[in-house]
Amino acid sequence: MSVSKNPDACPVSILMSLLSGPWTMYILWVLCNSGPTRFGALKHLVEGISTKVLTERLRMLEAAEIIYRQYEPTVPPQVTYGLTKRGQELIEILHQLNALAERWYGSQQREHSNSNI
Amino acid sequence: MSVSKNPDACPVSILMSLLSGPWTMYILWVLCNSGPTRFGALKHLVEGISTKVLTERLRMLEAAEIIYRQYEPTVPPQVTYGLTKRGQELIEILHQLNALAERWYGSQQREHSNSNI
DNA sequence: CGGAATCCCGCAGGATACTG
DNA sequence: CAGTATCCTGCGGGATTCCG
Repeated sequence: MSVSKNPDACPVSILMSLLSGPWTMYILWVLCNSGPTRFGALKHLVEGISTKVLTERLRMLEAAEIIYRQYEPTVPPQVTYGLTKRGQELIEILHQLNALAERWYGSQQREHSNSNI
Repeated sequence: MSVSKNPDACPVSILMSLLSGPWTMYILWVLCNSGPTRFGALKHLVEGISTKVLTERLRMLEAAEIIYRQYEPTVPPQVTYGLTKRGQELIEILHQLNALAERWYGSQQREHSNSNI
């Protein structure tokens, strides 16, 4: 999923194309609120997502160094995902975007009212 | 194109879903750099976009009050698009995102080096 | 448990033609 | 000039099955 198809995409477009796809923001939001989380738990928290897409998004975010992947070769194996430093930086700006969005659309309180992204 | 398919999408997801689609950010970038621009000019500046998608994006951004549409019923008609106050606010945050992106990916200078979004 | 592989399908986006 | 209308296609995402 691309934000811009132009060859001369600016850096922010690269970033946006990372965040654009379905589920991506939600995954970050969950990782932000729940802290480091294992794959299975993530799949439950991000309700309705398929393993395929979850895996794709995690790989993508990992490649972008926005999240990290910690693999423990136990049996059964344990894989934990969490926000990196970059992830934290990104989240901060997303908070600003969220503040803007709430001013525009009004901040309807929802069930999970603990600071959304 | 949706960012999150969850019913309880947070405001920032609403915003992101607006910005997510192909071309959208690029259109905003052009409007930011070129100021108010007519449809035809926009279609040339955003090279490669189809009239269908350009129209869709403009309608979407207009509905979100991020851009305005000024119609002059002359013959031939003139329609000019530009950033609204909201559009300016949004651009400011996108600049921050861009700054982040440049730090991460390095700021390769490109042909149009006048302040990207 | 944490995926990879495979198949399938809807719909977003491209191309083209036409209009007030 | 600034769009609509129509048709067509690719591919992104869902569901399912299998593996170390």
